This record gives sequence, C-alpha cells and structure tokens, in this order.
Amino acid sequence: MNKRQLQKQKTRELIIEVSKESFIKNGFLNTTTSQIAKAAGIAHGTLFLHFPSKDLLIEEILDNELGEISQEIYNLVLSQNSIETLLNKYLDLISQQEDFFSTIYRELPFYNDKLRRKILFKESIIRSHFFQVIEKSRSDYLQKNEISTAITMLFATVRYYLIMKDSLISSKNVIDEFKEHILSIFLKIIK
Amino acid sequence: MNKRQLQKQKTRELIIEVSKESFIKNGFLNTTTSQIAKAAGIAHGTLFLHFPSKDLLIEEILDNELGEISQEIYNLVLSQNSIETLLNKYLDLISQQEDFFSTIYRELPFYNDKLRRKILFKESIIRSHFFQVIEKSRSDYLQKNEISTAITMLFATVRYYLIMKDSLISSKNVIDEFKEHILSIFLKIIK
DNA sequence: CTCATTAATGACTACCTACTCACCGAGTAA
DNA sequence: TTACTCGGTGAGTAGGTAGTCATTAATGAG
Repeated sequence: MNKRQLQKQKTRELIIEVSKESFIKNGFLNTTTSQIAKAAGIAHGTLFLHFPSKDLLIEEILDNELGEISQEIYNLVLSQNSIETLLNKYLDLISQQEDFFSTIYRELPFYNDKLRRKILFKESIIRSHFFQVIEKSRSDYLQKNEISTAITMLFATVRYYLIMKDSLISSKNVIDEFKEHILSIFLKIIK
Repeated sequence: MNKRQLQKQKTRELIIEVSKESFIKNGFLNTTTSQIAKAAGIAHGTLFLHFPSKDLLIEEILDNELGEISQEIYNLVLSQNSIETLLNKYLDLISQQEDFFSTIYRELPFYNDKLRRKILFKESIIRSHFFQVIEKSRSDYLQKNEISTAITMLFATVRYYLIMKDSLISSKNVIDEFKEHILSIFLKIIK
C-alpha cells in the first residue's frame, strides 16, 4: 500500500472514529456532517469522498457497533449460565454501552426503515435466546405467552430507563442503579 | 363581538383544530407551519398573527389535551375502584387517545425542557395515585419499592407498545390488544 | 524530470425551516 | 361619504442542512 492509499485509509478511519463519538454522544440525527468534518479537522467535502451519504456513514458505524455487541451477547448465551446470571451479565453489557443504547432507543422511531429493522432484528434474536433459556426450566404454572410478555416488559423497562436517563435524578449509570430492582421483579414473574 | 373579532376568533380556532389533527397524526416535530397554514387554507403569515411561534402553538394544544385527559384520569381515581378496574379503565383511556400518546412518547426526548417537564409531571401524578391505591391494600410481603418498580415497569411497557405501534404486526389498537397480558402480569407482581 | 493521477479542499447549490413585514382591502366609526 | 383600523396576505429573510464540483497540490509512474 503506497503513501496515498495509506493516507486515504487513515482519513477514512479518522472519520469513523470521530463520527462514532459524536453520534453516540449527540445522537445520529443531531450530528451534522459539518460538525464531523470540523471535529476531524478535514474539509466538509472530504467526508463525502469517503462516504456517499450521511445515511451510509451511519449504517456502517451502526453495523460495526451492533455486530460487536451482538457477538458479546451471543457468547453470554452460549456460556450456559442460569437465567439470573445471564440477565445480570446482559444488563452489565448494556450498562457498559449505556450512551450508545440510550441514543439508539431515543432515536429509533425516527430512523429510516432499513436501520430500524436492523436494530429490531438484533433485539428480537436476543429475546428469543432469553425465551429459550427460560422455557427450558419453566414450571407448569407458567404459560409460554406469559414468558413473552414478561420479556417484553423487561426490555421495555430497560428501554425506558435508557431513554429517560437524562431526566432521572440518578447517577450517571441508570442500568446499574436499577438492575437489582428490575431483575428481582422479572424473576418473580417467571418463577 | 363585531364581524372582525368574530372572524379572528374563527381563524384562531381553525388553526388549533387543523394543527391538532396534524400534530397528532404526523407528530409535533414533523408538522411544519406551512403545512398547517395550507391545510387550514390560510396564508403562512396568518398563523403567526395568532400564535407568536410554533412552540407556543404546540404548548397551547398540548396543555388542552393533557388537561382534558388528566381530568378524566383524576375522575377515575376518585371513583374508588379496585386497582384492577382502575388500571383497566386507565388503559382504555390511553387506548382511546392512542395516536396522541404514541406521538408524545416517541417525540418526548426531543421536546424542549418546558414541554417535557409538563408531560412528565402529569405522568408522575398519575403514578402516585396508582401507588396510593396499591399501597392501601398491599400485603406484608410486598415492599414499597417493589410497588414503585412495578409501576415503572407497567408505564414503561405501555410506552413501549405505544412507541412501537407502527412496527408491530397487530391491529390498529395495540393497547387494547395487549391490555390483558400486561395487566395480568402486573397484578401477579403486586399481589 | 514530466506528466498523469487522485485525495483533499471549500465555496457553492438546492432545499427546507420558522418567522417578518410592507401592503391590501373589507369592516368600522365619525 | 370618508378616513381609519386591523386581519389577512405571500414574497422575502435568515439560518440551517446534505451533498457537489472546479480547483489545487502532493504523489506515483514512465
């Protein structure tokens, strides 16, 4: 790879790095291409030399992030923990990327169809993993559709805290703060 | 009131009517003042003769809607029903205004502070009513903070369904469809 | 050394907002 | 009838956006 190609790649990576930070911090929708260019110390036009549109830049970054996180979650599921441990570790993962999840859940209704579907698809896979783990050890008194509703309530609650993050009087880390409460009630439902 | 004053009032009411419909259907953020003017059959400038800014138009309409709905909910609480009946009727109310609630919960994170606070304040009052009703008849095994978390989960779930309304494969009325499931689990928690 | 290639530039375009204001003409008051 | 008032008009403004393109200059190839 010659000097030119190297520089091109470096610029591309710089754009990704800088825009990822800004997207997560200020939102994908609220971050402008000019802001990214300025923060990266490049001309506005340069950005469009590397990415044909803002939407495709967003898509690339979201794909990366979702891919990484999905992989971690999948590893969790494979490790055959109890549902308590699994959910605990799952919430820890969310907590570690709290700003990212807060942003995508806040903005989700305003993304284009493609992006929204990608996010919801990943989420649905995680839900089905959880469903199977719970289903395996469920008592006769617990109906399958109760598991589904309970999982929906769990995901809805996590989303709620993430979206409300900045409006809540709490430490920086909402998921950490409410994890125990949420899980104890969730486990009460599915026992 | 002479002809002029009458016409002025009529125009004002027309603006409110037309913009309320568009705000609820297309969102407060997505509806432009030009759209409202066009739909009302008036000049763009006329709108600003009656309302100094889009924000204040939104505020007036939101105040009206929130006020009416709050009143209905307060009446419910006063009627001394069991918690089951109360929540059932509460969800029926939400269901009747599903588009309105769907819109405000989707857009809530993007409203200005004043508007967001107004909405969250109304919600917190409703929550505290529910808390009191549950607290009155709670068993010794149920802790107070469990009630709080349970109510948060209930509200979070309702919000989730409202926000996801259009992405869910379901009838037009999500709350109606999932009401039984949500409530049966909620009641299981607080019994 | 010379010329072609190409990453980078930034002024520019097209478009979309909320909001303004000089002007108009119907209604009102004398 | 006349002069004034004022609700309504719509072209225009200011400010913001994503994306374009002629130009520049550093690099690579012959």
